Amino acid sequence: MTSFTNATSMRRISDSAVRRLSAYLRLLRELSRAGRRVVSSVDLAEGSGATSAQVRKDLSHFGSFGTRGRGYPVQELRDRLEGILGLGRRWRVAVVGVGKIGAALLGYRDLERNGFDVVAAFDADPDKVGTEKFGVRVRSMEDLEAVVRDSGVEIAILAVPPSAAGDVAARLAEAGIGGILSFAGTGLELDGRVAVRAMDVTLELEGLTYALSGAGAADRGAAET
Amino acid sequence: MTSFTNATSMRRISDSAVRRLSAYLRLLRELSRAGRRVVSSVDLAEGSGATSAQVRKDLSHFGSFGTRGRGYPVQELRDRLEGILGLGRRWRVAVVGVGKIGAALLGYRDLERNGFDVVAAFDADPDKVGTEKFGVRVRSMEDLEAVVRDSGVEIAILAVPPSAAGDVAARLAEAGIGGILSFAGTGLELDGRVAVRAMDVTLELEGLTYALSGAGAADRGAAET
DNA sequence: AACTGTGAAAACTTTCACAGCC
DNA sequence: GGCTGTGAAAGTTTTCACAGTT
Repeated sequence: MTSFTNATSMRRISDSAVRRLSAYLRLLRELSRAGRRVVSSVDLAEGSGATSAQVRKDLSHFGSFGTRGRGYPVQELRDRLEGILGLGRRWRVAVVGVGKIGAALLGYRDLERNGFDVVAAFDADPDKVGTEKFGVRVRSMEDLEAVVRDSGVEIAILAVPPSAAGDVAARLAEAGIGGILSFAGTGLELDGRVAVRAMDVTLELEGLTYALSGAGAADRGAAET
Repeated sequence: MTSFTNATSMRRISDSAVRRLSAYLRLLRELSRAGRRVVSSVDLAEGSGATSAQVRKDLSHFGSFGTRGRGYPVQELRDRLEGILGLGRRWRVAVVGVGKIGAALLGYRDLERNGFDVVAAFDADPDKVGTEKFGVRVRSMEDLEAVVRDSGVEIAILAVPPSAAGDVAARLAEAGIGGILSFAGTGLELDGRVAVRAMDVTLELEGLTYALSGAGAADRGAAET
């Protein structure tokens, strides 16, 4: 049933573990800029909100990078994590839906800084089509498939209204997109060929209101890092 | 150490379970608008990306709302979930940091629609202070504590640069904020009196690049809903 | 027949604790 | 002495499967 892949312990790693790897990487880049040579699992844990055991376990899935008694070499670990996360190159991103959120992302310099090039933007509103936002021309939704294919867009940031999200996602999948980051607040039904992550401000705010009222409020008061 | 609270099975419920509750609620509101009276765990699961067993377990933590052989009453379950999530009333929110993301959120009608009133905005840039964005006056960071206290702000959306995040979060905590939704991409060290959730576009995009390269790409190709 | 509510099992994730190395 | 790498233990979440109810 399951076929074991080869050497370097290729176990399925959880979403939360991947998120932690990103957090370690962010910290490592900072340390690297600051000239730090070596870092311990305790330091990595503190700077990223994990525990030191978690850091060591997470890293051990991909090999053994550290030196006992000393710690992890900052530069090397950073490079390895970039490799693991697929950040050894730049990625071509399209923003689909140029409303409040889509527009904000077009102007968000952090994407570029982290290896993501926004190469196209789309909107259904004819008044927006043809205009330029932060140096990216807004195109018609009709051109979606063609542009995705021709420009080799690998990741789409989906910021259209919920009612349109399903259709647009299906079209992106059909056009061969690799991954979708959805702000649409709707579960997308796509086959497993497309990687999907969702972000939802309202959902997270509701997590806070839960914590602040009734059931949730009861537990809080102990919690630590 | 742990003190058992009372009756209605007050077990600690996980963040992901809370997120699912929000998703059920969203769907229930839609069904309610559409005039649907009853809904099964299978329907709820399909519309929210969970499994039917998950739906039943999640709901069973808070009591027993359904009728065997029939399903869950839409209106009633919606009201109960709103109660559980603390959405029986409106919440007072402040946006701290009016850059790309903060500004987008100020204009984001979905917050209001879902029970969150943005009652204040803050920025450190003197050029922005005093201006108005989407009907909200931008105030000086110096007024943070005073306004939070006087206007009874319960939740802060933190959208300042990472370098400032720690300080600002500490000030918000000191001013008695209840919860923080952070876009700052930095782990906030706060004691457990403040509920914290983080959102991070770059982190989620890196989750996608992981899935699309090397280690991650290996597994994908099977996955289903 | 349809569907909930729930114990028990399985799967997964986190934490512990320590041998091994520098 | 300080710190990694890792099995084993503990804890948590998900899934299964079915008795019970309409």
